[in-house]
Amino acid sequence: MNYLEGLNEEQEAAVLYQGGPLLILAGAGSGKTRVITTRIVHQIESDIASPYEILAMTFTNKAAREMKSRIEQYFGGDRLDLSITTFHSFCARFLRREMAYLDRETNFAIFDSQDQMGVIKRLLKEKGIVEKREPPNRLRTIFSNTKNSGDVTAEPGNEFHASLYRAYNDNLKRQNALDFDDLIMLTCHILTEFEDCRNRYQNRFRHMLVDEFQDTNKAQFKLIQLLTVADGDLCVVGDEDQSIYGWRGADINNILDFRHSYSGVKTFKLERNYRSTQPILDFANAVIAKNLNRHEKKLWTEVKEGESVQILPAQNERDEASLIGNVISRQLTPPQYRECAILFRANYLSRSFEDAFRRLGIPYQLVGGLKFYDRKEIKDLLAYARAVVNPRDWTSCCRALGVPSRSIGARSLELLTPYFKTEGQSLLALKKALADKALRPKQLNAIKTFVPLLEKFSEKATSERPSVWLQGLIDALDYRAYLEREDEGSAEFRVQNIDELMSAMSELEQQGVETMAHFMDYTALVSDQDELDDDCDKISLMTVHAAKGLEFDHVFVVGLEEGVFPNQRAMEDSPNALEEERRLFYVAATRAKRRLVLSHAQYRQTFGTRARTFPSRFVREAKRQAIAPGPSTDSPKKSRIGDLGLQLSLIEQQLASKDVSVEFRPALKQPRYRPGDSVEHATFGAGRIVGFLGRGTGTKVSIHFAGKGTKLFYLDRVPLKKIE
DNA sequence: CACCCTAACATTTTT
DNA sequence: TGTTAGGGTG
Repeated sequence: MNYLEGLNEEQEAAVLYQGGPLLILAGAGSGKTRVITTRIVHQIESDIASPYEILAMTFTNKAAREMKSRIEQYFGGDRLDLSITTFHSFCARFLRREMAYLDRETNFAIFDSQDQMGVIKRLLKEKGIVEKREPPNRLRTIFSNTKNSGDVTAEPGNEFHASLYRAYNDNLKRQNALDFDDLIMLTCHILTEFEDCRNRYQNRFRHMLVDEFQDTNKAQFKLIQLLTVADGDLCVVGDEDQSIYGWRGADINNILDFRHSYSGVKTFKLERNYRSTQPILDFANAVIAKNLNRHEKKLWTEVKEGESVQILPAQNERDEASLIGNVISRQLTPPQYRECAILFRANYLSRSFEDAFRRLGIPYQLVGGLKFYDRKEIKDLLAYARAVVNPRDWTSCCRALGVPSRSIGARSLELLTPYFKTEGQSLLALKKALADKALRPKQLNAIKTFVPLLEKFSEKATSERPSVWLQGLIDALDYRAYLEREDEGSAEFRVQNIDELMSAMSELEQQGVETMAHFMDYTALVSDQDELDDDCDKISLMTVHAAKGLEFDHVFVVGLEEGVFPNQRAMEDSPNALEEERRLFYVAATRAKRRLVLSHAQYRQTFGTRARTFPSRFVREAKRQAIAPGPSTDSPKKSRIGDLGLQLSLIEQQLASKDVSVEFRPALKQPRYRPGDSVEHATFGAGRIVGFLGRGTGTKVSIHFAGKGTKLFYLDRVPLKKIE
């Protein structure tokens, strides 16, 4: 039983418990992964379960991979027949086997959000609906929520939306495509309707574990229930304080009410933290204690000593970035960069840091943002792959048709689409259109060469390894030359990306991915974290969402301003949003192992206009807790340098104090107005101040007038009156 | 149909 | 400020 060594009392109890459903409330950094993997090891070692009977669900491939390899390592490195996988991968694999139950083909395509948007936009156009009235993105969210509800028959409440929803689903079905939410929903559907199928899976997976349970939505919880027999072995692990995916349908009540969903649920709390110092935990505990919707929990550690949480005010976003950049480059030497992260609420906040780090020569990696498989060149090539794997994927066929450009534009596609609707398959449609001479000669000629190309690669797709297939395609299209022609500047980078795609393919081939069809699932279901390269020594820049589950010695949470973090839009959406924003901040804070710095800028440029900002309520709370009093205005010189405990050389002190003096330079000529103020303009009437542009005498003020748009005025000349 | 220019829009988070 | 969608022209 040496695998139990080093576990604390609660961890060990959770690992060994075998009396039915159990809920492990695992605080941040409490050794959650270790408990899950040890529990699995224990079940295998003591013959409670064979690997074949175990199913563990996670949200990212990275987490799944990590758990699996830890377990296999314990057993000497042999590969085990263990199902540790993400919800979406599990369902994709399930449907590839079982789709026949629904009388549908198993070679379906998986549509990502871009594909979904394309379908929705085309739908709106067909119906003559203006996008302004029904924003495609909003429809996508509505459709997604509907599918995540856990009820297969559910439709959007609004009848008009419901009709669009039906049309959307018909369209996907015609293309033999599923969106992300379909994967979960249809799996639930089959398991609900077909008892024999359900029994097969329930008999096989007698031991189930769910990681990050607080992030499950209703449909995912239903899936869990369908896979588990009533008194079966189900272990869910999570932390409601880290539930940050409510906007994506995750239902925090799944974890809060879990004890009522099954009878005889045993609960374990893991509160001992192995990651951070006590000062950081004190702060985090105080932050999250303000939330009401939670189980009481308090993290503690034996590492009582540590730096207190620091607050770093900056003049503007440029300052914020270069100050932090300076701190980092002074204090950290290269092998430590990987132990450092910049966390922000939204992706756009990364820009100033990228600029500053590039200027200072600090290596960094941006996690998330534009995903690898979302890049144009990758998508172009994969469009061919998708069109070939699924002969009914018209969307991808159209995309492939346009790359490299074959003089077939929107108008031609419009003429071709009816053919697809009657023929049902892309290639058949193109052939019929050829026979009918449905287009002008130039376009027909293009199609005449495209059809055999696609046919050839369709054949090769089943016989060749993915990397060989792709290389053949690149050669046949003379794709590199095409990239050169398109845009010389970006060609080199794009070719690099293609090489990267090739090597990703080879790597997966090593792991047993033999066909293009198989490879496609992988490309559709990668997450941001999967792309994090933790082998190289770079500072990580990422959103707080992307940082969940990770840890760093040094964490800088930046952009802590009202409206940014907590995010204004989120708070307008729902009354519970502030609690979620707070949880998000809690997640950010608990990523730090040794040092936590909170920064905010007093002016921030958004949409090209600079605006006065106000420190986030999270920062104000931190100050009130007197964890780290900020620099007082009357002693600017001492200020942040002392706070940050930096050991700076004289030159750097001067450099830094220059930054400091920036902060305390006399207030700008921008007296009584603030963004958000209601004002009365002599000619335009009532308006609201959006922000300020420039500084000094040339400062302009941007004012929004309802119905008349936003206008710019010189601040020192504008005839303005404040409305209280 | 392809190219270029302008205007409008955007910044929440993403499997 | 940066990107992108759509309109107009060649």
